[in-house]
Amino acid sequence: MSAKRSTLADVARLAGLSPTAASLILNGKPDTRFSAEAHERVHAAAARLGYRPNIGARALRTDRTLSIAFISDVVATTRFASGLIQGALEEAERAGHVVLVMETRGEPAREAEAIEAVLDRQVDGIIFGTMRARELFVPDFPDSTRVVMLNATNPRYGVSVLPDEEAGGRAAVDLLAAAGHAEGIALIGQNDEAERDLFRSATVARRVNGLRSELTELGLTLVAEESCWEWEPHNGYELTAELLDRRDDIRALLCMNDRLAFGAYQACSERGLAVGRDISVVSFDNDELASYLRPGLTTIGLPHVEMGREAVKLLLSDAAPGQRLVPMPIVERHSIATVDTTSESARRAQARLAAGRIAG
Amino acid sequence: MSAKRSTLADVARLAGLSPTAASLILNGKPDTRFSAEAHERVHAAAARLGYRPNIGARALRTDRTLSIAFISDVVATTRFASGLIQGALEEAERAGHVVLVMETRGEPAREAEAIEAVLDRQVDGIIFGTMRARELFVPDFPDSTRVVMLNATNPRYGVSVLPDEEAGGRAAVDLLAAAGHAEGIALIGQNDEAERDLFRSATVARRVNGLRSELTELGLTLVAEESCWEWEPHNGYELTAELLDRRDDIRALLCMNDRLAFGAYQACSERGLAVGRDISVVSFDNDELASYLRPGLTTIGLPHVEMGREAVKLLLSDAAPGQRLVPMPIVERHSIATVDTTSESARRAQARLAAGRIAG
DNA sequence: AGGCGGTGCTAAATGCATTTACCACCGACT
DNA sequence: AGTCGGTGGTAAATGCATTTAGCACCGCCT
Repeated sequence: MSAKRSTLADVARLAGLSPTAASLILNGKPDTRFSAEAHERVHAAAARLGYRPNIGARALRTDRTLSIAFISDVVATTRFASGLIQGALEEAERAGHVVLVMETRGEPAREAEAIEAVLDRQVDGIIFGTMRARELFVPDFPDSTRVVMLNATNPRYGVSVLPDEEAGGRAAVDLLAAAGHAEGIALIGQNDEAERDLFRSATVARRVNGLRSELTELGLTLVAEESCWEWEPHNGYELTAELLDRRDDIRALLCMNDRLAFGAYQACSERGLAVGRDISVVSFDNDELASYLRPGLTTIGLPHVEMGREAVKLLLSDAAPGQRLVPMPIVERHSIATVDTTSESARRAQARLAAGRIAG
Repeated sequence: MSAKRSTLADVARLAGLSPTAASLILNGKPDTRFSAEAHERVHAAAARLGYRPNIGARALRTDRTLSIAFISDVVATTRFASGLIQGALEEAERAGHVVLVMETRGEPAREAEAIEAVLDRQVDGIIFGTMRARELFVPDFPDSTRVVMLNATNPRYGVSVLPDEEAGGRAAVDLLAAAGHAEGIALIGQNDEAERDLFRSATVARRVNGLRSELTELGLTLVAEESCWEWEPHNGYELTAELLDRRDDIRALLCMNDRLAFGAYQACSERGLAVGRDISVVSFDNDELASYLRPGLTTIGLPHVEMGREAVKLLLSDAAPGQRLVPMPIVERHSIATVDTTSESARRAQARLAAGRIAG
């Protein structure tokens, strides 16, 4: 607990040189002609005093704070957001940056405040980790502040990072088809009409697109589509219960997320259907939940951490506008029953999966 | 996207006064004698230019950055940590502070780096949200930097925020007892010997203490104690399965956390035992999971968000050393079967619960 | 006329690091 | 003797807001 930090002036004094010399030497400026002895003296003095530059003071001249802001509508509420933060933190640390985390709960007023607050602190860049692809109120913005959208797009800011939902949707179908499922496949959770302007739509639409295209290309069809507004376990339970009670030809469930799948498991189990044997389930997210289920749930993961990392990389590298699509990992567990791996569509799906894995 | 922010000098110029006047007036300094007109002109100028002070520059003189650091070993990994962060964020915002989040993964080297990094940025205070009550390596620390420990204690720093585990443990027992459970109560997950120096022990020991004291005071006993190292669903499943297969007098399960309880549910359901009717389950954490289960799991919540808030409050209020124990909420759902609410011990437990609720 | 106490405001220093614009000195060359 | 091109540095300005010390002026009193 020392009383105070030493300053550059202290270092210079101890080294018997000017602050200019100390600064130039410590920052390793090229094209500067100081004697080898001067270098030594300055470094020794800095080491002895445990000198560390005051980043705020430096920023005053350099306009670089080595800090970035992560502004999202939710942070702790969803596992999703915190994965994004984790990735961002990792990558930022690697680059010697520090991350200012802000939560807006999606309220425009708080959004504006958050932006002001981080701008007041001269952050080098801002990551907007919103879950909704919505237009943000944007106050006067210094041109030098870089922005990247995470899991969202905004016409105003070119750089965005998104999960590769299209490929993910295809992979889910391939997984089922590769195990031989060709009939009795139902979709749980999706409703194209209702989704029109839901917050999920931005990326989920691509998921559904991928999913449908892949089904079509493999010559398969959905025998049922059960939709609901929310995607919580009880919705999955109700939808699946109702579906299974209504018809007896259901062999595979494509759930829009793991929480729905959880509910589906409960409904199956109540009806004496063993997941992974009598019926298959595949879903999206790779929520922690997926590994808790018995049998383990096969799911297409949302690559949170990787996305967070990518966002920081793009932010700090001054990337050209465009969308960075992060591959969604296929997480195989034991919820898919093997029906027939030799059929035509099964073979084609297997090939597609293999190709996708190499590409990813 | 304006080119640049305006400075205090700009405001002063526009108002036709000196920067001194502008500063004094904008900061509402008392005992300063400027004309009403001067006040007006300065405020008008500031508003017109959208002036916002540069916090870094201000900090140079005031030594207050209006930023605090939240350093924890894990952030996204556990729901726990992110709840803490959420609370901290809320409270910090209220106080006009911004939060620098750092993750150390418990590695001492990263810890030291994180501390240096935030000290370089002159944070006003640091919250250590470690999950382990371990001694930290501490570099030279400016005396003015406040520190509070969150969910941990450290002899070096007096202020810490912890969940009131003792009371929580008692409440869990009361819940069971109040429903009439007097026999066949088993503890799932705890092993006093094995826990000796586990990271959980810091607070969990109090939980177990509370639990045992309450049992004793109500004249109840545990018929079994199944312990395990990890507290994941599969552990709960295995422990419970083995227990239920071994004996048929088990009527209530006290699980050390919700994930264990989840596993216990699976084991019960496999054996045809309906939770909330044939057997009762109560646990700790109030994980998201608890609400997903069928029937909903009654649990003693870990007050993450509240703890995070509390930590920031203490940090910014320059609190006296001491431990702040945050009450653990009782979250009643439907996993406790009613056996007999009129017995002596049930009545006493009911009274204790009621008293606790009023106190909390 | 000289002094005194307000009133209303400003100049300049300060915190810390960076950076631009020099300066002093030496040896060599003409 | 004067000049030129290094060599090895330094003084001072700068970025922005805060803060200390003090200035100019007015009316009033003696």
